[in-house]
Amino acid sequence: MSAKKVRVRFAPSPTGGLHLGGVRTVLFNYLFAKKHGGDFVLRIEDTDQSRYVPGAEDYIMECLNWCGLIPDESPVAGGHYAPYRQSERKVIYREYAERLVMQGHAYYAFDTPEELDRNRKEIPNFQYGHAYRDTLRNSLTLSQTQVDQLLKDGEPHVIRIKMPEEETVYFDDMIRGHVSFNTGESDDKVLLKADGMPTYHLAVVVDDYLMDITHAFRGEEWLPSAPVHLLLWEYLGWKDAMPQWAHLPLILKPDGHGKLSKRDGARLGFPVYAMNWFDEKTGEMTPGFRELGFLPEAFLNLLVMLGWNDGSNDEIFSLDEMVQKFSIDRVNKGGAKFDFEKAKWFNSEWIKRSEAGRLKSEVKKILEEKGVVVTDDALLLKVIDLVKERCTLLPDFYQQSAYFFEQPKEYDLAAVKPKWTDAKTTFFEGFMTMLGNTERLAGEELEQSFKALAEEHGIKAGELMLPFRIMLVGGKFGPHVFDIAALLGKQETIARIEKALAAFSN
RNA sequence: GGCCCGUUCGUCUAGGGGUUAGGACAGGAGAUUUUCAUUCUUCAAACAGGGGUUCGAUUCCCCUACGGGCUACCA
Repeated sequence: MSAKKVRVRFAPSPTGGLHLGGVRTVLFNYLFAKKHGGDFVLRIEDTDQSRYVPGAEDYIMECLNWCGLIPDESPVAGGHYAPYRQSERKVIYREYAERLVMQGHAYYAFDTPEELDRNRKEIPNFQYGHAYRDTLRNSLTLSQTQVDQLLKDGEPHVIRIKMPEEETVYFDDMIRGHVSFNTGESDDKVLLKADGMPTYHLAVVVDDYLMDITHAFRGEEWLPSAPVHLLLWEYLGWKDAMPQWAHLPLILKPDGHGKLSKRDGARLGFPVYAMNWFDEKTGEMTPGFRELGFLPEAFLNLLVMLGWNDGSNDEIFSLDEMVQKFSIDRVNKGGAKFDFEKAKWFNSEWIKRSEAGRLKSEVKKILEEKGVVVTDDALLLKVIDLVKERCTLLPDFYQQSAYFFEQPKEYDLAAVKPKWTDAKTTFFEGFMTMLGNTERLAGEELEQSFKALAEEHGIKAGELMLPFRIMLVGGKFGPHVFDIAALLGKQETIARIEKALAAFSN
């Protein structure tokens, strides 16, 4: 039992938006760290210069901020193990790569990408490994003087790990248990690229060691490269410091086969990114959960249920509750297909459970974006409470509440006109008079007097309710019509009846 | 192809040697709401197949099938 504090890390690559699987990995990292009183470290993997997208880091930080998954250490927050951006740690990796060469666990390779491509095309099952490494241009086949000369001349080269031909390596995964591999199956992975940047394999081991990472969570797609990492930990002499690993199940496409990808969102009509992502290189916009109207609470909730449960029938958890109840033993092994319908259900549940005050600024923003001006915040809170149970996504608040702040622009005339009569006009005139004499409007009492008046006029109340609703909101939607009138107030209700009457009777 | 991982209702899953195999989403029917939504009641819906082990297997073991991942100077 180590006395070392728990440190877990997540390292996204700034090559484009943050998708569902990415955020879920962050979430599990975060939950584990907080559960065990440790630190959640965020590192940036920007070693792929060809795919690096400027601005992606800010995007990642904003996503985490929106979700409330704030790292204890990051390029922004800093920490004792800085820098947290791999491109800024470039010099560190070379040293370790060369140490491996010296020890005979790695070697310089001078083959060009073109040569390797040709080999892959011409030789079936070509792998840069024990079977072919002796026939290629590397420090294993070249003499020491030749190698020194090439290095001195600045000949482009990479450093590759020398995988043992026949050796079994294994480890115990926190989710999957005992996993073992034969080292000869893997090729000699590049550790240090020609541009001097490390590959993931080298960087992840060096950084995890240097940053005292104790537990590492990543997607299942990394399982096959675990033997390379295992060997690196061993060769570098850090075996005892190796973190415990957990390989998370994948999030799958809802319909066909395979991992959920960015394309699936466009194809099936739902977001796969946390927030809108605009790629400057391609000019392409990928929609996000935030902009579609998801609450971060719901987003996190739906993510955590994709691969984890607390063993009870409960499905709604706040971030705090997740931290409390999270247990790595209850993470599933199998991949989960993403279901957008269920995702929306989580959001509607969270909207329903949220206090009006929590929703206020989001709703206000939605209304204002559509040109609805809200001056009365107290009214807005009451409106939110009245309509929130009818909203699934935040933008639904527009249709459900805009009419409280401005008169309907259009009426659903098709629903009233065919059945409209002069008697109904007379009734509403009488109703306006009645309202004028009323002190304050209250939903319940208003309904009583409305019905009583209808009876006096010899009209069934049912025939008047829909027209009344359309007068107030313009269409067939919204909560109880008398609750709407009560919130609108006497003056406004009368004004709307009057205006609508003109539209109905000509 | 090779290697690795996985497999309970359509989907997310609970369970675990003896259960009417439970819940949720979606779907069907009904009630309430003289809009729509909510809510409530209710129905339908699953242990991939074959061998073992066992008194007994959905649960443990093996094989097969299927699904997925990896097999880059990408992560």
